[in-house]
Amino acid sequence: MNAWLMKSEPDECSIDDALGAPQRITPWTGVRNYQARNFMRDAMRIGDGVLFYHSSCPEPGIAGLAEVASVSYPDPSQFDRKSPYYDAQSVRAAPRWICVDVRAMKKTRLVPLAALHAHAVLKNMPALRPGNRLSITPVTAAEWNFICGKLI
DNA sequence: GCCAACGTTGGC
DNA sequence: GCCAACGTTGGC
Repeated sequence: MNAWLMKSEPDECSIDDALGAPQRITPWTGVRNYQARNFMRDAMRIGDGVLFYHSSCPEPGIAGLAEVASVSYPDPSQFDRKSPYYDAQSVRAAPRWICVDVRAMKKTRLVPLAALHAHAVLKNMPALRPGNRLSITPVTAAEWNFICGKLI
């Protein structure tokens, strides 16, 4: 099993929103970064663990656990003219952007960034690098086990 | 509101 | 193809 840290702005979709969705499934649409897209396309598998991270908010940090619930498929928002994620350059025959379904598992106590920074085991997490903007980053088994075992 | 980081765009 | 300018994310 691989594991991932996935950022979501709680104003847009919080862990509570994700847990309240039908089947607890949220289509992870709106990713418009090639590196993040390639993680979804090439490396994600159904059942992969997900650290549900709240970003751009008063208390950024890990707020819950989730899992990857589908293989990747074309992100419908790229074809929706009314969506902020609309991409006029993407054509249906060769969609540029994809998404996966994410199933929310549970809300956890909030693990703030400062708590993550406090542990040497986690110091290589890409999500902790200053200025990091990638909304999907890989989590190693050691990081996953430490966070789930000790911090949550 | 500032700043770090870095992806994207566009002139050449 | 290079690279400077610009835009965006996201913490503080």
